[in-house]
Amino acid sequence: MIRRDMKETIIHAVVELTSDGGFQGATTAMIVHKACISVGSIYRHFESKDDLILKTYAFLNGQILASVMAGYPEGRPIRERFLHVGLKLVDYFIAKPMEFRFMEQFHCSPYGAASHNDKAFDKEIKNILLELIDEGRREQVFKELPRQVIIALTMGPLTTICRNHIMCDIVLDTAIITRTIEGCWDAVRR
Amino acid sequence: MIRRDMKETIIHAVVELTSDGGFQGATTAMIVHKACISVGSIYRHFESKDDLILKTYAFLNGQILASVMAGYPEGRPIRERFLHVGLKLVDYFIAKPMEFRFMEQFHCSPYGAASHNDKAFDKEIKNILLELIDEGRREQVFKELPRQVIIALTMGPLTTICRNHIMCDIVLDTAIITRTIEGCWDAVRR
Amino acid sequence: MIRRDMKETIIHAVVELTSDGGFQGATTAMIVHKACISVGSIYRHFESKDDLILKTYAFLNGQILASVMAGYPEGRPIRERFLHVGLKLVDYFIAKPMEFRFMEQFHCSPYGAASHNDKAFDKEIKNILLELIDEGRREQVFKELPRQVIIALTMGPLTTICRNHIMCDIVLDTAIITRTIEGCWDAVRR
Amino acid sequence: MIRRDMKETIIHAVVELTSDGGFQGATTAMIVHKACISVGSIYRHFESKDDLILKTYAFLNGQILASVMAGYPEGRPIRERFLHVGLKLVDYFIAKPMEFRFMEQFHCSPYGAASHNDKAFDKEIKNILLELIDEGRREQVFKELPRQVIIALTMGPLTTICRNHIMCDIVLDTAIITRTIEGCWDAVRR
DNA sequence: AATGAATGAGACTTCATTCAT
DNA sequence: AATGAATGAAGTCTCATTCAT
Repeated sequence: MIRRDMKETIIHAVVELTSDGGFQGATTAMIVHKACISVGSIYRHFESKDDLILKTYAFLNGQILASVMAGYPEGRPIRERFLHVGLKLVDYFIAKPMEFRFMEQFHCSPYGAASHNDKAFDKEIKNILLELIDEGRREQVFKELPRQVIIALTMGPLTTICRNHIMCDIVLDTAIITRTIEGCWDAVRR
Repeated sequence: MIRRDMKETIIHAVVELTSDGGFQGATTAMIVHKACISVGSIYRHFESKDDLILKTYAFLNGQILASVMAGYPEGRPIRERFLHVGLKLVDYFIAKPMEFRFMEQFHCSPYGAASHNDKAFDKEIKNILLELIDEGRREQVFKELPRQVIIALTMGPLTTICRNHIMCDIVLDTAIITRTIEGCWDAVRR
Repeated sequence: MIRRDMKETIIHAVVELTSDGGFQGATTAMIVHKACISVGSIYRHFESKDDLILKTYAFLNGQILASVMAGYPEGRPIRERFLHVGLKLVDYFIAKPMEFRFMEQFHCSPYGAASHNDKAFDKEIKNILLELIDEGRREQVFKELPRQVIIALTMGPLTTICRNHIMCDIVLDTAIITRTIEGCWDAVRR
Repeated sequence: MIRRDMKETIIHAVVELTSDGGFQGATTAMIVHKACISVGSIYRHFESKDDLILKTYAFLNGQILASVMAGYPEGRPIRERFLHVGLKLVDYFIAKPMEFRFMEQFHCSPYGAASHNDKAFDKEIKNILLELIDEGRREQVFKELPRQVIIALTMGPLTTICRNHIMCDIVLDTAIITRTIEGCWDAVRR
């Protein structure tokens, strides 16, 4: 069987299964079954299961970056760019709940801890945020807080409401999302 | 040999090992070794490994609740109570990083998803927050946002800075913590 | 707690549980629970679980012997004595289905095979049969067949109908039992 | 390495080991050792150990049926067909003592009790016997006894002499076997 | 004598990975 | 390149037995 995008098919299977049952719940047997390939084929694309999970993370990270960068209002006021990033992030996760679950599990897991200091991971998306924050602090738009704290005050609530939405604790709509991001803005602005 | 606190010894071993290696990393063999007990003893106190993880979660939850309730400024202004809860939570997690890691992994894992709708879980600590929020909204101290959003805006950043601290991305001190909680306050207050 | 007949209580528990779940199904935990004693107490009366099963077998064997010997028509014609033994055996097993199940499982199991050449086992009951048979052959009442064959032709059908009765394949009454034993008689008589 | 007959190799190992040490004695470790396969291979062919035992039983049942049906004197007098079935059964068991031990243990065990009412089990071989018996009773060759009793009077002694032979209590030869079956015939004929 | 918490060998089973086809 | 039968280390759990109380 010829498959152009076997790699992505496998990654998608991993995301779905991990979303459901965690990393343990996504066994190779289940992955190959869902991806309609043979056991051996996985090892032609990925070195090991760990590699598979790491590459899945990297793939989703790329998707998120692309999503955030699409239509990025370069040159517009900092508040607008700030809102854009938050909105795109929330949009992506709401549209792709299984991807969200995968990312959260990855971050909390030993995988996330291990790759935390790996500068290759998340580099681009973090850089965008850091540049925004540095600019905001330089121009005295933001409070004088460590950069990580500003990220926490802005990104923390957003991932939380995404989680709540996916867990069906709340139903998000554009209005609520916007007001939440504005709340985040209030948290960090002077 | 009789051990009064075998149950807690086991739980502590689980927390340590999970913190390090995730739920997969906490194998019965390692738990037994770390707790200096025999395999069979686990099953005298816990029905299964799942039960062990669930009970560990419940135990830590109790600890956190106790920590938050100690010195709770009942009757004082809402802002003060609000700051108290946030501060205690952060204090607990910074003092107990492995417990923090366990809780995060639990929440993100299928365990967390499964027990999410179990009303017995987290009940008390959630109720404290919900009462605070309802009071805040009633008295028009808070913005008119869904309760879950207010929780997100306040608790989201706090767990995020704890994670950053534990991951050594930032070094928290009382000043930073206080200012972060105040940032949270700014996010939700009118 | 003082118990006169703890030994018999234990044996009865073993019979019940083995009848249900085989030797594996009768765990020490279940036995002590059913017998309302503590784990340790078993080892005051029996050396090991094997010993317990062996002693249970010996105990039941004694019961059966007593049952067969009660009212044994010593001095009466061979046919009458023959019928007596068969009848008593069937009566005993029908009255005590769990004991029957235990005995069958014992005989088929490695326990039975191991104790098969142990002359202490079954000695008395076998001797009665052998004497009957030798007398029957001497007096040319029986066919000229090996003693074991005669036992097979007489005892085989009886245990089979007991099994059928206990398995609810058939409902035995005195008439059927008697006619079956007479069938056995026809099988061996000249 | 590909093994066509791995399933049968496993079954044979189970039969041998069970014959020796009962169902408990046939541990997975011993089975794989005897069958010269790896642990995992068992679970490619059988769902569980229970399934393995059940399938082993079914397999032997099929063998016995084939053995009994080979050269079945269809159309010949009932006595001849009757003798054929008995003889083939005894032949099979004497030739395959371990299979005999397995079957006996199975029948006596909770497995046997559980599958007793499963109509799929033993169906064919039982049907042959039942047809023979019904014909015999219809033509007034047999006594007026319940079918189960007739089966007991004929099959009971045969399994008993097989057991005796395998236990070395007796040495069967064709003459003795034939005379025993004739004894069975005497037991049931008018 | 009686108790039952503790033990640990060993049972069953899973699953990531390999490799002959 | 693709397949999937085979592998076996390692995981979870059971249960007969011990021994301090």
